[in-house]
This record gives sequence, structure tokens and C-alpha cells, in this order.
Amino acid sequence: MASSDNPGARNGRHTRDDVAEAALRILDDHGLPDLTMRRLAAALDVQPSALYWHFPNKQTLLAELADRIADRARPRPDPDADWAALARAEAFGLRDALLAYRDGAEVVSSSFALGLGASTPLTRLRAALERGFDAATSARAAAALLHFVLGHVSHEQQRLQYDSLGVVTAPDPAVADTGADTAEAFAFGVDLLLEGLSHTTPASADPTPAPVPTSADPSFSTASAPE
Amino acid sequence: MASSDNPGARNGRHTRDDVAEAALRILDDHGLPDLTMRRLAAALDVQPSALYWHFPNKQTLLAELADRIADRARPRPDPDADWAALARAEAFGLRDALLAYRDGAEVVSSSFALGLGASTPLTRLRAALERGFDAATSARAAAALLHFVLGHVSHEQQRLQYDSLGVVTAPDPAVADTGADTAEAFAFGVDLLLEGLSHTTPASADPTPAPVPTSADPSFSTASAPE
DNA sequence: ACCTGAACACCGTTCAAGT
DNA sequence: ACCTGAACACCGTTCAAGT
Repeated sequence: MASSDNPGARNGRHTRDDVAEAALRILDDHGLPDLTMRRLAAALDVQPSALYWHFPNKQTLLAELADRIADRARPRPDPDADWAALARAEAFGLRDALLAYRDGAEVVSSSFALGLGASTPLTRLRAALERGFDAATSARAAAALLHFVLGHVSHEQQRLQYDSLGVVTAPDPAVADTGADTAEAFAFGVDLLLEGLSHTTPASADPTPAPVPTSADPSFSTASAPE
Repeated sequence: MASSDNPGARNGRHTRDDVAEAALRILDDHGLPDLTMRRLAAALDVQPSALYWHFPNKQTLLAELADRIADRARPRPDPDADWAALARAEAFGLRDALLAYRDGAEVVSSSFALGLGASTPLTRLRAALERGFDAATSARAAAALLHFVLGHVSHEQQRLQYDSLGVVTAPDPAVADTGADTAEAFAFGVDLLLEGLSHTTPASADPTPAPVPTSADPSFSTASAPE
């Protein structure tokens, strides 16, 4: 059962790609908590130490999985679209890619937070936004978009898991009082960011950094007042 | 060293509060990866199993820490401010609170993603936004804001850790080509969301759900095309 | 009410050695 | 080029029993 249906086990040896694919299968079938080096080794009919010939450590393996998951995103590349439609398509394409694997958002999110992997989504979002804005504005807006997408989909997948376990907790407070489904809530957040950006002075070919629209400036220190 | 300077060790026994405070100290001094049940027990001069009288499991302990960290946020409560200034103050206050503890953002973020704890920040953001919008719009915008704050500050703290370890990696791609510091990048993201929201039809006392501004709708299916 | 002692069932990682 | 065997230094959690 462990070795007979294993497509990478032509002989006794494996490639780095075999290892990554087997890891993706465990992730999708059993979830991130069950994706251990020892379990992965067992699925490949190999000793745990063998994995360290292909990947220096688990973190690097997870970064590779994050890249593979995120790079699956293939939005329609309609080249006539403006920056907003392009960015929107990228955001939705990324959401679809994350949802395609169990715990996909968390894998990508934690790798991204650690500064590893998952650079493709950021690059694509930036490229879309640079059709309407300077590099600095595009970079920061892309980061904001990415943070929203990862946070939102992580939440979505966590609920999916709870629901499938029959753990009926209180209704998600982040969607409380809302009859809308998760896709609508996702669209709302993306549109909020794009709408905000559309009211920033566009500076497509202008290299001067766009001024940050300061709407108010209360409470802006790192120290918190003692009681 | 482990027991003499321990304020909770008046006698041999501890309260739930002692345990949480000791955990916060380990978190701040050594970071989340070093916060293990066994290490926490050692700091309290107690067997690991003793901790399970106070908390049913580690996840619950971490949720408690997340609440304590997030609840430290105390923005200026200027009651004359409009929804935008209020929400902005909440976002900055939360950022300060997260930055006050090592790995604070990740603790709050993962507890929040798991549907545990960290409900106070969401509630406060919602309350601020409800000064200008209906409940459904406020809830969704608050979630988007929270996702941005947690993602951004997690990133910030990860960089802090790398920098303190002398790990000079490539410049953060999320802030590439930007001379601005992290506080400015943070403000940019918050203002983007609030600006977007300000161009949503306000419906303060109107119970009808605000229409989601659909700017375009390409690529919106869960299935990805096969090669 | 709070903790000990001992165990169970695991982890990630290293490293010399094998083929 | 890829893997074994064996070990190191850990984990979170349970549970009967103690005070």
C-alpha cells in the first residue's frame, strides 16, 4: 500500500521532485499537521534520514511546496484589461490555487512570513499594479493584497476543516451577521483595496514616490502608556 | 535561577495566571519556537504534566497569550473622531500591542486563524467601522483590516528576528524599491482599505446589505484548467 | 486544589557507512 | 547519486497516585 501505488518508486531511488510530490499528496490527504518527515519517508519507503539528501530541512521542503501550490495559479491573462481587472484576476486565481490543496493557504502563508518562497504571487500582483502605479506604490499595495488573500483563505480553510470534523463552533465572527458566502466576502476585501488604490494619485511613469494619503494621525508611537 | 526570581512562586503552587505570565516571559525572551510545555514547566519548577491542570492543551494556552497580547492595545479613545480616524487608531494601537512582544503577531495570527482568541481586535475594529457603515459591511472590512495588520506585523517581526541574528538575506521583496520604513508601509495599507471603504455607499442606519462594488469578474471558478 | 512520576507515542536532524 | 542504521536531543499529552 505504501510502495505499490507510488509512482515515483520505479526502482529504490527518488528524485527531489518525487519527494515534493509525495509531500503534496500527504498534505492534501491528511493535512499539514500530519505532514512529518518520518511519515513522508514511510510513504516513500525510505528512512527519514534519506530525505535530507534532497532537502536540507523541513522548512525548505515546505517552501518548495508553497511555491508549487502558489505557482498553480493561472488567471486568465486578458492583456487588454486595466490594472484593477488584472490585479483582481490575480487575487482570485491565487485564491483558487490555495483552495486546491488542503491547508494550502497556511503552507504558503507561513513560508511567505518566513521570507521563503511564495514570491511569485507577489511578483504577479506587483506586475499587474505597475500598469497603473509607480514601483513603490505597486509593491506596497501588492503586499497588502497578498496579506489579505492569505489571511482570508487561511480562515476559509480552517472553517472547512472544522466543519468536516463536525466541530460546530460559534459562527465565524469575521463573517457574523452576513448571509454572504466566503467568495463574496473575499471579493469585498479585494475590491476594498483596489478601490482605495484607484483613489491614490496614479503615477505610472512617474518615479517620484506617491504621497501616502494621511487621513488622520492619532496614536503613533511604539510605547504604550502605562496604567 | 529558575525559581528564585519567579514572582509566582510564593509557595510551591501556581495559578492559571502565573502560568500565562511565565509563558509570556519565555515568549518575549526566547521566541515562539522555544515556548514549549516542558520549558515552561521548568521555568515554574514544576513537572510538565502539572500545566495540564491549568490548561487543557498548548493551543488553549497560546490562545490565552494571544488574548493578553492583543488586549494590551489601548488606542486614544477620542470620542469625537469619525469612523476612519477611529479605525485607524485601532489598527495602529493593535500594531503597537503586537510589536510589544516577540513573535506577538504570529501568536495572535495563528490563534485567530484557528478561530480561537483574538476576538477583541476584531470587535473593536467592527465597532469603529459601525459608526459609518452597516453591520455586514463593517464586519467584512474589519476582517480585511485585521488580516492586513496581522500579516504585515508578522512580516515585520520576522525581519527583526533575522536582522538580530545577523542573517542578511535579500531585501524584503514586499518593501522592495521603497525607501519608506515599515511604519509608513503599514500606514499605506491601512489607508488603502479605509479609503476604499470611504467610497462604499455608507449605510449607517440602513439594514440592507451594501452592494459589493464589482469592478470586473474574470476567472472565478475553483477548477483549474488541466495542462 | 494542585502537583509528581512514569510512561506513551511521537518529533526533526546528524552522521558515519554502505552501494 | 542516493540511501541505511543508529543515535541524539527533544516534543505534547495522559493518568494513576500523592498532598
